[in-house]
Amino acid sequence: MPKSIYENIYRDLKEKIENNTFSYQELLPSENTLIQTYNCSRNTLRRAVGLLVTDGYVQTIQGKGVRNIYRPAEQTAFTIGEIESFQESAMRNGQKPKTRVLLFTEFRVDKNLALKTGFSENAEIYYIQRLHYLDEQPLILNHNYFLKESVPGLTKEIAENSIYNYLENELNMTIVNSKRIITVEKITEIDEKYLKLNAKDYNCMAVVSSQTFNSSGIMFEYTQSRHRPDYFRFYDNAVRK
Amino acid sequence: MPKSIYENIYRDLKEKIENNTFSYQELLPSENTLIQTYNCSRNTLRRAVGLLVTDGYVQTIQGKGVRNIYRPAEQTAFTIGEIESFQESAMRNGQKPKTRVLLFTEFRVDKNLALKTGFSENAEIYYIQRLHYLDEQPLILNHNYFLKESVPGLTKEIAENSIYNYLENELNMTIVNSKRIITVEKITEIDEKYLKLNAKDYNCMAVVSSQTFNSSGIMFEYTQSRHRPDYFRFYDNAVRK
DNA sequence: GCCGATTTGTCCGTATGTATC
DNA sequence: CGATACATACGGACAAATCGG
Repeated sequence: MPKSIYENIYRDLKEKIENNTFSYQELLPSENTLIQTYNCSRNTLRRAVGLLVTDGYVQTIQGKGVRNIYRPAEQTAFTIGEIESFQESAMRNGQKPKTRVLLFTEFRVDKNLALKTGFSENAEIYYIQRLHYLDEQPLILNHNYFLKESVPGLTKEIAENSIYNYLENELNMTIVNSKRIITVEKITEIDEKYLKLNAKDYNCMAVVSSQTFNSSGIMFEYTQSRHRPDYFRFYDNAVRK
Repeated sequence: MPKSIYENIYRDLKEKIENNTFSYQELLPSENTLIQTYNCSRNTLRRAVGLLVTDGYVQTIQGKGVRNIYRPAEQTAFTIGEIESFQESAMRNGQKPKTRVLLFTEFRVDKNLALKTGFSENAEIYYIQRLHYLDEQPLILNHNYFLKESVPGLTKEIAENSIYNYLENELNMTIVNSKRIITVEKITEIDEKYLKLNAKDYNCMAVVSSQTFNSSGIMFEYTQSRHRPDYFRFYDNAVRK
């Protein structure tokens, strides 16, 4: 399944870096060398390398080369800087995921919710509360709001498995990007109850609020993910322009 | 000061989007049109648009066009997905920043610290504790570790102003990228004291741990930023590949 | 300190593929 | 089906930074 050339090269280099083919701080082969090994154009190779830069795997230095700055330790990453469903990230880390639907309902967006979520007033939505377990432990309490128009036929059964799987494979929707805000908020009684938290222990938690867009440019989902504070980790790499 | 063509186009389009020249969900002029207005090549224009995509400003849709998905509200953003010093971000938001140095010392990295920070053992470092105020309110307690070899001549006076200013303008260092991890941790007595927090109110806080690299590929800084939970916001945009 | 070789950065033009309408 | 729009890929030219002689 060759996707695109630059993506194949990107994956190959990424794997080589993770496999320690190049040691930390070592320079990768030069562009010209890599162009020959992959038998591609300069632009294509540079594109692949550019992806590695944004991943924080390598650093390019003009006049010198491309330096490997990858360090494992991110191996236990749970929430990383990509759009990834709970199922996907759990699988990737070889953990047993489980999802419990606490509430499945639908209604219209009122003024307050419109302000909070970014949906337009009166839009019809599904509202779902779900509890996500990893290895039998409840870690995340999700409040999902899905635009009914974009996600027709959503059921409780689907919500118990993977909604994203339904969106991508059944509805043929393409998820493109997701704007997120991370904040720290006080825990509520609901959090305390379902995530088995004790306010004496932790009285606040990590909250990730996100707006997700599909390839039609429609914001079809607003989600508030409430994370157990002791299991929350968010990885990021910032590149200065 | 024209930097590069693609960057100028990027800034211009970004400003136009922020100025509401294009309304939400509207398609921007097509690539070909923009190529003519900016009188540049296709590659160059696409590069500028690509930056807007990673910023979450626009979305490209094959066969259709480039859609504006920018919404203000991020205007009060404090911590955003870029490398930006405390001073810079404060200025950008028109707030009065102040920095108080609580501790300025130097020592060698021991085994534990090496594990935590990623510095090599026995490396000589500066360790600085700083309290950052915004409009007279203490918001962030920073624990900075700087590699002495890369940051010679650091003083308490510099730390009271802007260390980054010193690095870039005096030492001519170029900061390239920064790997960050966001977690939620319990507050300590020190946090409580300096950030004027009350454990009955909030007993945990947002912690951003970061490793920062310069253009020589050297990790010259490790910083743990401890944020008042009620003022912490981290913005991010994730693009699916 | 200069020069030349190497390496990455920017930019251009063109051709072809693919999705939308 | 054709026109339009973005996506991928190639090749070439010159600039800028690094490094060794």
